[in-house]
Amino acid sequence: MASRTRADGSPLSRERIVAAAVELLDTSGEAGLTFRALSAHLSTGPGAIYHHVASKDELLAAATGAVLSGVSDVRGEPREAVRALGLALFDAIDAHPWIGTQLAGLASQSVTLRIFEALGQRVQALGVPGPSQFDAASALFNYILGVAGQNAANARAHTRGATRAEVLGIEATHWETLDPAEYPFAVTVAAQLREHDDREQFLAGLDLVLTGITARGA
Amino acid sequence: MASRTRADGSPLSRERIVAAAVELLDTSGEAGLTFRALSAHLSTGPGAIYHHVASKDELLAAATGAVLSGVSDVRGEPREAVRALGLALFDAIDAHPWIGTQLAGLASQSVTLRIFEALGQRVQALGVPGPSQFDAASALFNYILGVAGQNAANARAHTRGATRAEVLGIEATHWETLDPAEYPFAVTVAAQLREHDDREQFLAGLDLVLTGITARGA
DNA sequence: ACCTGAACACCGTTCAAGT
DNA sequence: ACCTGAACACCGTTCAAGT
Repeated sequence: MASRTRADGSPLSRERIVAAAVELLDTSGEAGLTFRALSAHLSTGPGAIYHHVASKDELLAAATGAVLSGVSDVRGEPREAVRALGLALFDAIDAHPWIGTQLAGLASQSVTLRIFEALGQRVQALGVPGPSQFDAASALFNYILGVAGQNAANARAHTRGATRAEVLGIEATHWETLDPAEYPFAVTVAAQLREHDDREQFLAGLDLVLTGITARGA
Repeated sequence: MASRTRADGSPLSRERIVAAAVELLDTSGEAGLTFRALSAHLSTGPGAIYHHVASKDELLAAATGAVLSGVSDVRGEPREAVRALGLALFDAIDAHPWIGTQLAGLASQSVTLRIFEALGQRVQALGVPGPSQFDAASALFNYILGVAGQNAANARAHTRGATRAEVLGIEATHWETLDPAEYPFAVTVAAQLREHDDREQFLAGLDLVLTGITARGA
C-alpha cells in the first residue's frame, strides 16, 4: 500500500485533478487556478499534474466539461427545450463565471459541439426548412454564447463580494452619469436598469431569436 | 533636443505605444503582445510604457478602441445601419482577431458602450415600443458579440497561416467524422460547411434577430 | 508507472537611479 | 517629467532523480 498511493492515501487521477480545479476556480476565480496552487491543494508537486492532463488549456476544457456534463440533455417541446438549455447554461455561468469565458473564448470543442447539436435538433423539430437550419442554429448558438461572454466579463469587472443588485446599482449610476447628448439611449435605459433582471432579459432575447426563426418558416 | 527625445529621435507617447501594440497584436497574435517585446519594438525599456499606460488591460482596451474608433458611426435606414455596424465589426475582427477576444471578454467598456448605444438608437428608430427597446438592443448586442467571440476562438484554434477555406475544410472533415447517431444535426450540416461563408451566415443571423424584433412590434 | 520538486524560460509590474 | 533596465514575484512546463 505504498507505491500506488500518495502521502494522504488518495491516488492522483484526472478526475480528482479536474474536481480540484473546479473548486479552485469557484473559490478564487480564473486567476486563482495555478499549477502550483492546484498541486498544493492536492498535496503534490506541480509536475505530477502533467501525468494526467496535457496542459492548462486542456484542464480548463475538462473543468468546463465536468460542470456542463449533461447540460445539453433537454426534453420536451422544441421551443421549451431551447429555453431550458439556455437557462441551464445561464445558471451554470452564474454559479461558475469562469465557464462563461471558456464558452465565449477558447470553446472547449466537445462541450460547444454538444450545445450546437442540441440546438440544431430543436431547430429541425421546429420545422425550419433544411437550408435555413444551419443559420438558425448558429444564431441561437451565437446569441447564447454572447450572453455567456458578457456575463463573464461583468463578473470579472466587479468585485467578487458584490451582489447582483449592487452591481446593477453601480452600473445604473454610471449610465446616468453619461452625457445624454452623446448617449441618449443608454441614459434612457439607465432608469430601467434597477428593476432589470439579467436572467429575464436573457430569456426575452432568446425568444426574440426564436420568433425570428419561426417567422421565417411561416 | 536631448532630454525630451529618445534614442531614435521619436518621443514616447500613448499614441505611439498603442499603435505599436496594434501592430504587434496583428503580427504575432495575442500571445505576442509583451511589455518586453513592445518596449524593444519602441527601442526603450519595459518600464517606460507605464508612464503612458496603466496596465496591460488598459493597453488592450486602448488598442481595441483605436482600431474600432468610428465603427459605430453608421448612417441610413435603421435596419441597414444595424447591418452596417455588424459587418464593420465582423470585418474588423476578421482583420484583427484579437479584437474578438476583447469584445467578447474583457469588454473595453467605452467601445462596447458605443456599440450598444448605436444599436439602441436603431431599435428606437425601428419603432420598437419603449419597454421592449432594452431587450431588443441587448439581443442584437449579445448576438454580435457572440459571433465576435466565436470567430476569435476559431482564429486562435487554427494555424495562423491557414486560409479560411482550409480552416473550413478541416472543420468539415472533422464534423463528417462524427458519429451520426450522436450528432445527427452536425453531420447533416457538415455537407453545407464547404460552401459556407461565415460572413453571410453572420448577416443571416442578424436578420433573424431583426425579424424577431420587428415581428414583436407589428 | 507514477511522483517529486528543482530548474528553465518566460511573464507583468515596480522602482532606484539616471537625464 | 520622463526614461532606463535591473529586480521582484510570479507564471506554465520540463525533466532528472527517486519510488
